[in-house]
Parts: sequence; C-alpha cells; structure tokens
Amino acid sequence: MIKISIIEDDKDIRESLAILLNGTLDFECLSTYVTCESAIDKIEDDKPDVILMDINLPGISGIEGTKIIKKKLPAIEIIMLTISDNENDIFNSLCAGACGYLKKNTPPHKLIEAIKEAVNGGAPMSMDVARLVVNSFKKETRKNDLTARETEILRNLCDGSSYKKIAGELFIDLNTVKFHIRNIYRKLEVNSKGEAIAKAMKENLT
Amino acid sequence: MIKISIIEDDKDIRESLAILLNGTLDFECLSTYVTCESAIDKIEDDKPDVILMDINLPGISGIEGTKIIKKKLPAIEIIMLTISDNENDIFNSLCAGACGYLKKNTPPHKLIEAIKEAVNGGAPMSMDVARLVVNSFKKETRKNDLTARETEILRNLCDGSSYKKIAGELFIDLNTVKFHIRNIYRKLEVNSKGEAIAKAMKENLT
DNA sequence: CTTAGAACCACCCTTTTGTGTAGTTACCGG
DNA sequence: CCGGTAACTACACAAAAGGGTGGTTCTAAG
Repeated sequence: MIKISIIEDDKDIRESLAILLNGTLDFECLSTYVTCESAIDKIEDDKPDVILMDINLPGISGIEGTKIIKKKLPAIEIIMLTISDNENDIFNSLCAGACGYLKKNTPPHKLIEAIKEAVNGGAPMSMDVARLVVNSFKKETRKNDLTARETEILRNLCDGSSYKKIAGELFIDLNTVKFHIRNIYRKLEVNSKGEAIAKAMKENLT
Repeated sequence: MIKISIIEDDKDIRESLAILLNGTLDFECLSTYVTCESAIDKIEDDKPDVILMDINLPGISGIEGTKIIKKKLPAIEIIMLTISDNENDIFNSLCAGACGYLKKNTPPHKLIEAIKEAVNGGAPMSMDVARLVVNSFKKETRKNDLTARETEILRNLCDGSSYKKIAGELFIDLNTVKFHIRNIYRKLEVNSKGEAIAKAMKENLT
C-alpha cells in the first residue's frame, strides 16, 4: 500500500486526484492540503510515502515547502505536479529535493506509474522535463579557442590552485603560468581568477 | 518510420537488437557497427534518427564516440545502452551529448518506448539513472552551514565579483566583506577565493 | 540578565594576482 | 624559407586578496 498526501490549492484537481488514488489498488490518499503551511503542521502525523506537490500555492510556494518537508522528513518522496514548465521552477524543485516533476497534463495511468517509480527509487519526469535536465549536462562546444595548455591551466585554476602550485605541478615557471592565464582571461573576456573560474564552471568548458 | 543504427561489440546483443527493431512497426534498423570507428565513417550516409550506443567498446569508447558523432550530426539522438551503472559513465555520457541512458536489462517494450521518447524530445533513462541525475541537483545540507549573509557573499564571489564590488553591492565596508569571507573560508575549510568558488560550485551550496 | 552569535567596522602587514613590456625557442603550413 | 602560433622565460609595479588583531551593536536563547 502506497500512502500519498496531496498539496494543491485547486479544489477540483485536489479532489479528483484523491479519487483517482483511492480508486487504485494499493494506493491510498491519506490527506489533502490547500497550502504548504497546513501540510507542514500535519505531515509528521500522516507519514505519507509520497507527496504530490503543486508549485503555485497561496503563501509558501511548493518549492519552499519541499525544502522544509524534506528537511523534516527526508524519506518522503516529493513529486512536483504542476502546470509550470518554467526552467527555473524545474531546477529549483529538484534542488529543493523533489525526486520527480510532472506536468498536470500527465494522464492518470502515467501518474500512477510515476508514483510507483518514485517509491522504487526512480525519478519520474515528464518527457520534456527530462530532456531539459539531461541537456543541462551537455558541454557547450562553444569558444574552445583555448589551447591544450591553457585548458590544463584553467582546470587547475578551477581546482582552487594558486599560480605557484600550478607552476609546481606543471613544472613550469610562475611567470609562464601568469602568461598563460593572461591569454585565458583575454579569451574568456574576464580579468580575474574568480570570474574565470565562475565562467569555466558555468559553461562546463574544463 | 524511425531509423536506428546500433553500435555494440557483442554479436548476440547486436543481432537481437536488430531483430527486435526490424520486427517492430515503424522501426527500422539501418545498420549495426562493432566499433565507433567504423560507425563514424559510415554514419553520415546512414543518417539514422537514433543511435543505440554501447560504452565499453574496443578502441574509441562509446562516450568519446558520442562526442564525435554529435559534433558531426547534432540532430541524431544517441541513447546509451550499456551494462554500466557507474556514476561517471552516466554523467560523462550526458555531458558528451547522449539524450538517454538505458541499462541493458531494459525489457524490449521499454526499449521501444524509450526510442520513441527520444525522437519526441524526451530523455529516456533507466529508473535508477534518472534518480542519480536528479539527485545531482540536490543541495547538500552540509554540516558547516553558512549564515544568510555569508551565503549571499559567497554567491557574489561565485559570480566573479571582487571584494570591492561585493562591498559596493551590499552597501557594506570592504573590511566587513573580508570579515565574512574569512568566516566562509573557515566553514568551507578552504583558504583562497579559487578554492571557495570551486567548492561552492561543486557542492551547489549557493 | 547574561551570553553567544551575527553583522558590522578598522588597522596593519604579507602574499598573491593582474598587467605591461620584452624577449627566446620550436614547430607547422603555405 | 617565411610567418604565425604555441609555449616558454623574465622583470617590475600596482591592485587585490589573505590573515592577524582589535573593537561595536543588535538580537535571540538560556
């Protein structure tokens, strides 16, 4: 028996989800909440296996609510169930600790499947959400006008090494390191170590 | 009709995959290859929609092969189909440009479903792979948690700002910035801006 | 009320980094 | 053979960052 709580402000959606779950073998909807605030108060008594969470809620958002609930009860799997396909909502939800992200147009049988997946150690996502997530890993093939040596030095920089340490590790002079770093800065259009590391990390170009 | 090429060194697997695909409505296996090298030579003539790619191959690995093929033909969707559930293999595959990652124990109907998903803009992944990917976003609830102000300053540091700029933006004194940064370094157990940025980015604690 | 922690400010001094300028060596392609 | 480019070395000065020490104020918890 999989126990589920719903946090959703729209009455129609909330009630039809509850009916769907209670009408499905091995599924039980323990409770439904209109706001995160009310859910946070009661969820420790409910102890659901899974929460279906809306994002746009009155008061605390579903994303903030996810953070709070996962902090109190890390074992609960939280699946976002929302209309939003906004990239920030998706990444913020996953950062907050949600294990899945479904659009509200997910058909009932897929939703049931997704909940099963969540409790079995999966990460149910709508198709386009999964693609967004996967694409966020892709290296930018962009301005790779960095030479092999420069890339090597940039990699060391990103590990937090000082010029002196890099010089030691690559068996080159401190001045040579400075020389290469100047060229790296020019190519990345930055003028400090911090900016270079930030840019390198953001664009995955190490 | 979805056109597929297979790159897989194991003869049995390669041939049974081809039979499965050719026996499925709307699917056609265009070609099969034992190595990436041979595939790279011919794939421009094949123009498949999807490639099923093994990772452990003689010669160029499936991950390197993915990089090369995606560079030549970015429109091809590459799905890794491998025995490996090694975390590095997974992330390197996605970084290389694969849109999906399936374990070899994926049942035939799921594989067919996954290929359809790939061509329709999805990112098919085995359940545990998806969870790994999603978990990689989760913020670490680290032991030495930073105060709100410290987090704010660390975020600015990660944008590549100098102390002076941070002081200006937060309307505080340069010395105060230094004070906070010292505390950040102590908590993160680092002793330079580079290390702090690197650590902050790696553990996504901004 | 006391205490601890957060946020703030100020000096001082050293090390690291950023930048300008000025070369040498080696290899590769036209 | 020449020109371009990568890789390397060197010196000098200014700016930024790192580390030590001293303080004040405010607020929240005991």
